[in-house]
Amino acid sequence: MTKPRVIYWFRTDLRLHDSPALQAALDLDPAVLWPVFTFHSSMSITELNPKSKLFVLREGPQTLFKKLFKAWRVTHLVFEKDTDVYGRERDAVVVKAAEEAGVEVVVRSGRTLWDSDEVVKKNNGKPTMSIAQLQHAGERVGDIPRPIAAPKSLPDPGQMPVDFEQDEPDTQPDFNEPSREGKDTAYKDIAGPNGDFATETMEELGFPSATTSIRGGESLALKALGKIIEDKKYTATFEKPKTSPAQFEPQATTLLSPFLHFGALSVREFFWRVQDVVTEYGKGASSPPMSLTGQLYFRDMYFAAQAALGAPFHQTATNPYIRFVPWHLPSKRDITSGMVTGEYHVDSEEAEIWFKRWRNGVTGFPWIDALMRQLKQEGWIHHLGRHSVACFLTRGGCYVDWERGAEVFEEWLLDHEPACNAGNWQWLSCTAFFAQYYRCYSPISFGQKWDKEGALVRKYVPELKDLDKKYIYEPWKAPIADQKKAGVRVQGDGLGDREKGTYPKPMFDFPERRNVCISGLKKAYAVGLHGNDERVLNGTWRDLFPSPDEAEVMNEYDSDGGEHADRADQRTHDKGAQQVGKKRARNESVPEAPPKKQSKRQQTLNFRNK
DNA sequence: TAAATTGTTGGATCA
DNA sequence: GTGATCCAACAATTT
Repeated sequence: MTKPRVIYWFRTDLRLHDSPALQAALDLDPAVLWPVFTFHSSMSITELNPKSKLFVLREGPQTLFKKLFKAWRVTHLVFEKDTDVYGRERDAVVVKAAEEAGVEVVVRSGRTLWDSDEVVKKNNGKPTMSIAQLQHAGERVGDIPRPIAAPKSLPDPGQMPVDFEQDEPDTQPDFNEPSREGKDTAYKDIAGPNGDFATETMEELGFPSATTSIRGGESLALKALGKIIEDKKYTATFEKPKTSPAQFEPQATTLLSPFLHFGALSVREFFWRVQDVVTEYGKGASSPPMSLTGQLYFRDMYFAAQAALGAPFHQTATNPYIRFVPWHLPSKRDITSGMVTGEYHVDSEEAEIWFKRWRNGVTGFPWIDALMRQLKQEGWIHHLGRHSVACFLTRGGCYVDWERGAEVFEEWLLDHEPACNAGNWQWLSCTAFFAQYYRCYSPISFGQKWDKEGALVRKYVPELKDLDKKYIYEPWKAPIADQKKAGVRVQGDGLGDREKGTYPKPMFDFPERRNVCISGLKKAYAVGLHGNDERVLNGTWRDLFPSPDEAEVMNEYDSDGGEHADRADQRTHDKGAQQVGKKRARNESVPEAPPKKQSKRQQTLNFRNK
């Protein structure tokens, strides 16, 4: 009886601690084990076996594995379950190839507290739309597994011939093109330019160096977690709504979300390390959903909602659980499938300008601009900061479709999880999960509440750094004398080449916009359509919003199909820098990381340099 | 069953 | 500075 020859495929579990799938691979007692990654990363595997390391193969898994199975005489493929929409599609292709090659596939769940598919089953097949539902379903699934110890050793890898044709991935459309300084040369050879299965460098990918200060990898994750756990009071009494979105260096929250995203830190390990502190702390500890473990419940809730709904979870059209609101800049859709295409209609030039100014951090509202610039530079902002800017773009200011905002977050957030991103945008836009649309974040008061001095604004909006705190959230109110004293003039619309020493005027009157939005939401709630409604899909929803001259929510919209289709096409926004998102997520051959995500690569490289 | 309560994180005003 | 109250009011869950 020959021993198994196993490929261990790293995916969203870039760690050795608490990896049920890696444990399953080792339980096979393999003769050889290849730790492979079909993208880019690195790990401290060599510490366990000097002959081994993370082997990065530069080809899409859909085409690569069927060739590897044969060339390496593989008997088993082991990996961690991925319930993302793209992940499921990709894995189905790989599993089919394995079946055809007679390779046994072993899959283990480890990305969430509970297996999301099991949660859905216990929630009667429905998406978990509240924390209570998630908690009840989770209890019925069973106890959250305790973490598994990291392996003490690893088998040798086998021979790794790559003497087969490389299938060049399809790199068009290249959504990262606007961010590249050079050409993407990462795909020249399967084993890399030196044949050593090395991680791609930034230069190979054609990207400039990263701007974020965040670094990653498993050892840094465990170190950061250890430090948090040490502070028992912080850990046990943590209440998310009481942490400040204006605090930076250090941030008020744990900053562990990027590690969770890459799987460098196990969510179960996080949970139990915290839970043990909470149990020990006893009376006075906080509890879910506000507590630290409660934050992990939200993550599981969104993952299980996505597991139940699939692709429609990421859009309004066809989604029965999302309220229809006639937002500006709605997504274009494929007429037959109803799926969004990644482009959108520009129904309002004004809204398009607002969206651009929001994205670029030049709205003229310093609190919003500081957060958007921090997001772009660091790839991370505090959860309540995300609330502020998301509310502002959608139901509390611009009345722009939440799908536009979600695309920007997808591009810039280091900790971006498709499920959490879509779910939180639905929450903030009051289209699902949350409905109190009259609770609206003010771009002035909310910042003031947390940061009277305006330190976050001064850091990320340096034009205003010397402005008196009296005007720091409302610079347009500063008398000319005060502006002069601070070396800034409030003028312009923030677009194009901004004159040095200026900061833009606010792009609208916020109280006025707030009222427009709230009445728009009120109307949309009264109409009561959901994303799967036929009238939403065929455009006759317009008949239910009857007064075209009443408010902007009554503006004429174009959606695909119907008599407006031609005009809709004419007005469609050109596919440009903003059009990141759905398509990229579906195509692993397109490098996953735009510039802000470059740190993803650096963080893993840091592993060995610790 | 209908009514009351609760829901991770609002703002303005006033005591 | 902090807490209570109102604002105008949704939806799920509990009682």
